[in-house]
Amino acid sequence: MSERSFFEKVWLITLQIPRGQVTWYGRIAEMLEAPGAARTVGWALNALSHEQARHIPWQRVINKAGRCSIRNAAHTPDDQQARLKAEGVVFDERGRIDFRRFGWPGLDPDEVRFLLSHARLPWE
DNA sequence: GCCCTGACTGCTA
DNA sequence: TTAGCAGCCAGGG
Repeated sequence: MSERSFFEKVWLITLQIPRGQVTWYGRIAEMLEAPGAARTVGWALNALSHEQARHIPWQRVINKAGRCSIRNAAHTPDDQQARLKAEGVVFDERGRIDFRRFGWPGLDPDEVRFLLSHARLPWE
């Protein structure tokens, strides 16, 4: 099968995050064997079209500090917080999420390989 | 192929 | 705890 772009890989990983759990940009980059590409992960989510964003749980990706750092014309950190709260995620008094409680463990390298070669994006 | 951009991160102060 | 800064890397022009 043809190689997917980095953006598509990011979206496929993001699709695997269970409702009520979160992960951070750098963790996704790590799973894609691209440690240090956290900014690119953020850019991939920023690149989602309005239609695509309806299928991808972008709100479950936050920064490593446990805060929402979304910067997008269509969505704000408040939107993201509201969406996560609706899924049962709790923010502390400082507006941060506790990864020990809501952090997604992520996928093993083998699982990632399988996912990238077999899974499809919702609009494909 | 070069240069710029960015929903990040780790280090230092 | 927070702020500033440099390094990071894939896409787009």
